[in-house]
Amino acid sequence: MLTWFACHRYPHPRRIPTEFAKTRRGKGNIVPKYNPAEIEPRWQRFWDENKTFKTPTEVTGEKLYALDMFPYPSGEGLHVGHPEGYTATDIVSRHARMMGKTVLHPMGFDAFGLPAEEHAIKHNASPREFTEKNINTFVRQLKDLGFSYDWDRQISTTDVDYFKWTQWIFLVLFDTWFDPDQQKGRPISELPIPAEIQEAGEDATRRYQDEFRLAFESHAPVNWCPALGTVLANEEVVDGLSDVGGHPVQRMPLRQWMLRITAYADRLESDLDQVDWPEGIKKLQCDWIGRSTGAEVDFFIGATDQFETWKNTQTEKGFPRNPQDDVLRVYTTRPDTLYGATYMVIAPEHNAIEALTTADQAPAVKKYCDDAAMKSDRDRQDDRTKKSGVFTGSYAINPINGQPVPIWVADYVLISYGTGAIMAVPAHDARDFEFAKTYDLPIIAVVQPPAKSEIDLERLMTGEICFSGVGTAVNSGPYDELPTDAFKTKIIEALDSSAVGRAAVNYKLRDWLFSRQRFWGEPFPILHELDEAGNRTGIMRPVPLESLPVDLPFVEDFQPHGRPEPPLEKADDEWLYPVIDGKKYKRETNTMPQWAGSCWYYLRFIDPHNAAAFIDPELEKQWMPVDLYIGGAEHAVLHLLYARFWHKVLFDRGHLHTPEPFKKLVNQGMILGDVEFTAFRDTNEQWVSAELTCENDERKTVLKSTGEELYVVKLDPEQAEKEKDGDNFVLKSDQQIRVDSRAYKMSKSRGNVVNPDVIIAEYGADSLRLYEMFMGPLHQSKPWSMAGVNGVRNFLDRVWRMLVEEKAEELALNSAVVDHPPTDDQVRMLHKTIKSVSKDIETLGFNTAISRMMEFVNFFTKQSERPKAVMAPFILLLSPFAPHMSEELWKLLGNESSLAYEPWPEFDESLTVDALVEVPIQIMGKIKSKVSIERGKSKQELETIALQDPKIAALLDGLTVRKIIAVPDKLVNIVAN
RNA sequence: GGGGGUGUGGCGGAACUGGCAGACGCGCUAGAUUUAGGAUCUAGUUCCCAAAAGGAGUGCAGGUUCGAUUCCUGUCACCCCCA
Repeated sequence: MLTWFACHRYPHPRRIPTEFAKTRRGKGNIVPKYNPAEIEPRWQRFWDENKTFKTPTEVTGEKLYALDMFPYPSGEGLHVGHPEGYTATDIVSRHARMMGKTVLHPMGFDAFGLPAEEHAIKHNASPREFTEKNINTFVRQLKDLGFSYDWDRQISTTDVDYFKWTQWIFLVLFDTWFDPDQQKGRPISELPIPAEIQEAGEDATRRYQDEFRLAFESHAPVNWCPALGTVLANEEVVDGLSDVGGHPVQRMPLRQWMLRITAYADRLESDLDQVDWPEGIKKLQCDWIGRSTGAEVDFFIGATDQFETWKNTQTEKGFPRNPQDDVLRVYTTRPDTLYGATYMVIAPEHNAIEALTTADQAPAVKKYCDDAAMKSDRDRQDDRTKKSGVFTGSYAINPINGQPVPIWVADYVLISYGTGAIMAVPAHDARDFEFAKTYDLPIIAVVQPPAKSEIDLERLMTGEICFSGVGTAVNSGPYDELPTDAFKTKIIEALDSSAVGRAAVNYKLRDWLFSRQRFWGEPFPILHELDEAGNRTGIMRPVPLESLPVDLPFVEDFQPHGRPEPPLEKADDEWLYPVIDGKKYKRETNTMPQWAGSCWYYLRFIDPHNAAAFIDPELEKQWMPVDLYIGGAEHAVLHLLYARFWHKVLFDRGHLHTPEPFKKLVNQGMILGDVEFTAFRDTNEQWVSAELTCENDERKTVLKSTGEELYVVKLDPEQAEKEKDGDNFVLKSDQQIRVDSRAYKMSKSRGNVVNPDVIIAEYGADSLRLYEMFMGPLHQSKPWSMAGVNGVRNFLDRVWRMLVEEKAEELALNSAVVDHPPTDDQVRMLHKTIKSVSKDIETLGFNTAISRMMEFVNFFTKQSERPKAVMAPFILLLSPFAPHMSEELWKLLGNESSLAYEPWPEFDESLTVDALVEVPIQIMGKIKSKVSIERGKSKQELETIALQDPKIAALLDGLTVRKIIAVPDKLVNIVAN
């Protein structure tokens, strides 16, 4: 992108005297100004040394567990987005302590992950050292913000003492099977073993058990990139090439660890009722789980003349648990469209493919499947790519009407969803329709849209269009005229009784691919038994608890070696091949994904130093669940779903007492960069109005009409103004030229990242905290504004001057601060402020809480007498928001100790109301007059007062009063004509 | 394409269950004070009309209501997530 940067004018940084103590003791008129650079580190040291925020060992009274989503300690350090949520939980925590609650407010680090490993590869350095350095930076930055964390509980997922228990939980998953009858995870030893397996011996029994474990091995296709020497996530592959570097990516099956999260799909969905989360997040999780109901149906693929025999046998024997070789089993959510199934499609990975492919089709099918192997699931499902496929040469028989239908292979069907095969109903499914049109396959409409629908019935019936909604059945034999829902029920009954199908539930949720071919992750605590020749016997042995943790071994280097084997294969033999009881084993060399550590960290915070267990059950009962969990919406699905899954398994196995981990969840909004004004110029340096521009495929700004590339000019805000009649911004110098105005996501490349360290240095941590809370509602995304930071700093300066004598040479109370009792007005102001601020903290409405305190200060700076009895409670109200300044002023008011546990001020409702109210009087809904009257007048009194008002009386002259609406203390509306 | 969210002054945003639209902050204007202002204080600041009087006004178009930023229907724009 071609960019011209115009000069930007931001408010100048404040001059802050760096040596406060000296300057104020000096001669002359130097005054004790508010100086956060001196105050803040001093109080941070005080809290640290006195362990002010140490979590009490016993919960007395009500508890509060306020948790932040712990950060990944990147090399970039803290971003201004981090302190937004952290300040919110800190305010809630500080407020709760003052309310007498016992508070747990911890912080830690999610420190495994790719960047540290990439750094290690690049510099041939230790990922651990790099990670620890970053953590130290984060801790320093977090302490600079004055958060009231209990730092004695700091944990990192990379701590050996921490991941010991991550490994232990993995072994719990490994030791658990899901009992569908009880809908519950149970010990593998309680899994019923069928008699024939038992008879086959111990090994057979173990293999049988292995099939049911929640943690199990599987050969799953992964995205392997030889050039990068790594396996990539689906998100990292675009059009068959790696997102980074553009190298080819292959799909290949590798032995992987999987977690059977699908077993918990129903509970993960239904238990969302129990939690206080934003509806949007709940829906996102529901959609991700993607529960659908429908039917599984067997299509016969044997010889046509055997169809009747097969059907009869099937009816006799019942629907087989697993599909037999002579059928193709499909899953459909619309069994009511069975009569419209005109062909079938199997995924290129389907295991029946060889049996179904005829000799003359074999080359085409083979080529097609090989090509498909190069594509990601994501690309295969992309609506923009044209559907492709190839005929196998075989036919299946539709069990409902005995019609033969051709079987095709197409990559728009995924092996991982349903049974990996579908019955295609082109008249009623958009993808099937597109495919049928491409390959000229028959289209039969079997659902008639409702009468009021806009669908052209004739075109639907002739196969020109597709309709995927519900309606009434046509062309469906005995089921004609049934509405879709009733048809579904009936046909499932029919399929069931003839045992060619059955009702089935399916999920979009896949089992969780839990292993990575990476170094910087938790090793699996699993040993693979080897035979004499050094080959795996298939028997696995969990590393016993007393041998945990399995620490990461030393490896020589982290360079990729071009083979899809994990880096841990490079460990020395002593680590790799342990011998136990004379048997040789090989350690599992995959590592766990980054999600693992974040799945349970909230539990460890409760008992972070426990060496004997992952958590003390008594403490768990005291503290769980997390009362308030704040973090970014980017974790709406994966982290929150994975953590809930682990929690439920631990709950089922009796280690926890709550079925859900996070009672209340709040997503903070994104903080965007400062608003930018952008204008465009063509190559002749002529301005181009914004509505004539667009972005092309390469994300360059071009002229819409010709595609000519344009210069993008960042404007000084002074150069733009709002259009006279309209909603657009235009150039001041040329009103015809529209310019863009918007805030962008902060990014290095855009250069609009705000560093919290810089804000703290120039304005102070209290200002940063206050500004982030004052910007707007917590959950909303909002643009940063340097001027806004300056604004809240002005407020803190005013608070300071309200209490501090600036004319003095020493730090001293303002002479206006007196011991007199407050006036009625002053008391009312205080009680109103206490009420609003208290309520706003409870509803997390921090922006309005701050504006209330601003009103308080505006009021009292005008008062020549500011009674201590009013000032002291105000400082307490301010303290959760601006703790450093509050402590300083609290001390100045003559208090010896920290205010962190001072009782939160209480208000008296009767003292919050004014004696007089101003009541507007409307005629026909328009305000015509206002009267100031005593509170609590009745409707009748209000009516009389309104009609006697001289302005109103004049306006009503000549009109007939039809009706009067009087709302006590609110308004009077007169309907007249 | 599907889902979610948001539209209120020059800007960020207030407005409880329908009841004075624009709290609070920024910015801007004028004045005071100051060696100075990027400090402080005072006053003003939704728009239209020179001002008063008055009128319009919460993306747009309708509806319900004595009364709608708030409830209903339709519609447009932008943002986020998924595909």
